[in-house]
Amino acid sequence: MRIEDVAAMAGVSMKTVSRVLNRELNVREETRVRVLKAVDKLKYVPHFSARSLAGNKSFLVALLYNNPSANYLMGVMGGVLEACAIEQYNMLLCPLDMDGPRVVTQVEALIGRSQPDGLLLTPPITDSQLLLRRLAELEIPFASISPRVQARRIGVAMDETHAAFDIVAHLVSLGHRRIGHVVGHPAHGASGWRLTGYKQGLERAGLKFDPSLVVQGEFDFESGVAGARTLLDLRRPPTAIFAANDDMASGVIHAALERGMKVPGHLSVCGFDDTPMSSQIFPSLTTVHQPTHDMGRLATLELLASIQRPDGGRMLHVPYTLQLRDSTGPAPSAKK
Amino acid sequence: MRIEDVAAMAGVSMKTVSRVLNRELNVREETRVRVLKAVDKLKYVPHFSARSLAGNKSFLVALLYNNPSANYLMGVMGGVLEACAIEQYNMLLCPLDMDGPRVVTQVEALIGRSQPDGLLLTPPITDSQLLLRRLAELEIPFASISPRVQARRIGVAMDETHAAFDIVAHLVSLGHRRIGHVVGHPAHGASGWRLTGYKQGLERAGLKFDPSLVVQGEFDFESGVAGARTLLDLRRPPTAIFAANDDMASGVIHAALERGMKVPGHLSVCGFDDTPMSSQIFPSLTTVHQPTHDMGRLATLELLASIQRPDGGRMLHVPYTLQLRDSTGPAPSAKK
DNA sequence: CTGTTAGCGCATTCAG
DNA sequence: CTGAATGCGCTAACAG
Repeated sequence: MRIEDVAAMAGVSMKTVSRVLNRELNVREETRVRVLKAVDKLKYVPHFSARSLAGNKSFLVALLYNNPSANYLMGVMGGVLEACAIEQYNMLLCPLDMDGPRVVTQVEALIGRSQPDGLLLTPPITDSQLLLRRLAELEIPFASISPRVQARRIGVAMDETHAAFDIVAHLVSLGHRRIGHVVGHPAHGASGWRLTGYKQGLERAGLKFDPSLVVQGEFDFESGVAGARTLLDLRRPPTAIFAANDDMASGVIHAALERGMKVPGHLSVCGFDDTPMSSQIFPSLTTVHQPTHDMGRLATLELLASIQRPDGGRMLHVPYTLQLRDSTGPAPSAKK
Repeated sequence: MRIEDVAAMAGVSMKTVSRVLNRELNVREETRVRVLKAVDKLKYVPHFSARSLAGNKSFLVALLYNNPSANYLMGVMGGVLEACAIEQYNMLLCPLDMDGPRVVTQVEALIGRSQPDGLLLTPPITDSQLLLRRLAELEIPFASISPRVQARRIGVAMDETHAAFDIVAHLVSLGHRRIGHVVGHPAHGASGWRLTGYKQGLERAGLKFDPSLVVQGEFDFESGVAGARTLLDLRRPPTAIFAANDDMASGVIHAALERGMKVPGHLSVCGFDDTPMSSQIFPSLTTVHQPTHDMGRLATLELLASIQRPDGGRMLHVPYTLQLRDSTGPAPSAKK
């Protein structure tokens, strides 16, 4: 079943069929309908490779990632796939080993082999200066999800600082005055945003920022455990801990339960991301929901827009939602 | 940079370059080396679409899934990507809405649009009779991961029955005599295998199978909670519960902690799959590790083998590993 | 608004 | 063991 057959049945030329299929202008409505009818009757589907070859387009977008969070990635991927389906594109996956120069060579290999029309960058490689520079040289379109600096870039982001601010406000409203924070991995812009939101939340509540209540983490469970131990060993430990993501928050809970503390009785805990785990641990976790599916979808649509039109593609912002669950409660002192 | 340029530099014809690149026979070693050198110098990479069009192959495999577990899928995907990279294939993703006739139309649409050379089926659609029948009609190669019936199929599976047997043996060795089981979703072959292993484990220990200790679940957290409540409300509740996956096991733990029970003090719990969550909940979960990455990789290699050689492709078996962690301990009665 | 011609980059005949 | 010619199915440029 080729375009020629459709053309014959509709009594037009190949090119006219091509025009209709590619939504080009300059086709009379009447012939357009006729062509579409023939397409439908013959169950014609354009040949992917032939289209790519002749049009010098691959109809491929590649999703680049080195983020270990399966739930985050599957969320984003679902959105990317949804957008691709609409625009007749296909998605390629490109897991990257690590940061550093290797990132560039791996991406170059991908570009050489698969010739994607555009790239989607996820954190933290969305901030790899080496990569960004190379992509600019290569002049390959790309969109970024949650890039650290958003000016003059296309993609999508969320106001994570404000979300962290809200989380802290929630803790403050429960009477907490000593609130600890486990910072995320330094390579992620999110870590900075969430720390800033934490500080702003304290400031708004008239609380003084105490550096000893802030410990560095790495976004993984173990660093949450370690961070919590440090904080709970303080002479004046916090009554609440805001971990910069759910994995670390679950580590914090683990550490607290381990030493016989009650959550939220003795310690309130909150996280960030709203992974499925956050509702499955005990107690269920108060956290921030990030609309990963939408982010993937919108970033892809903006990427495709920028591919199709020279001036297309914007930096979009998506809303977050607080998920108040069982891991946060009134501060112990407030109970007295 | 085209094959023609390489041919010119190496002083041979296009066809000879093509032969070298596709590892065909009948090329003198000397000329082979000369061609390879030219390829290297020119940084030549074959054009994906042109190769597909001329060779009538898409070099695409599609991974079909309707399994909601992000960790499972990312594991499998990682393996598929690894195998694809070796064989110069690309992977497409095809999330399927649900079982029933829609599965078939969705897959037909995929085949029409992307013309994949082969398909990879994951549970539970790997057992969709409708789909299997249609694929046979279409004569499109496919490999299956953990299919219910493995005779005359290619792909990969694990001895889940034996793993479940081992888990029960572990509980028995801790002194448990009343062991409950939360069955998985009925659409999954895994549910049956794990239930069978449970029964065999009891039998081996000389314990009588008690239907009241077995409740139906759906592989999700909520059904684990519900199942545990049913079991713990029994007049003679179990001292251990084997849930057919980790999500349900975390639900079981949740239900137990909720009513003030200690895990494993009052109740031992184990799961299946070894998702990252299993080491992040409190207490950490005793479970079975499934090598999802290897399974994806091996299934893909077998699929590609069956595409390349008419008689290629086998049904492979991969080993499991027990992960003994903190959610299982001596039976309460055994302590007395 | 529509059709004709040429060629994308490669693999595949079939000769030598 | 190697090479020259042909065409995969489609779109682009140009002609009408």
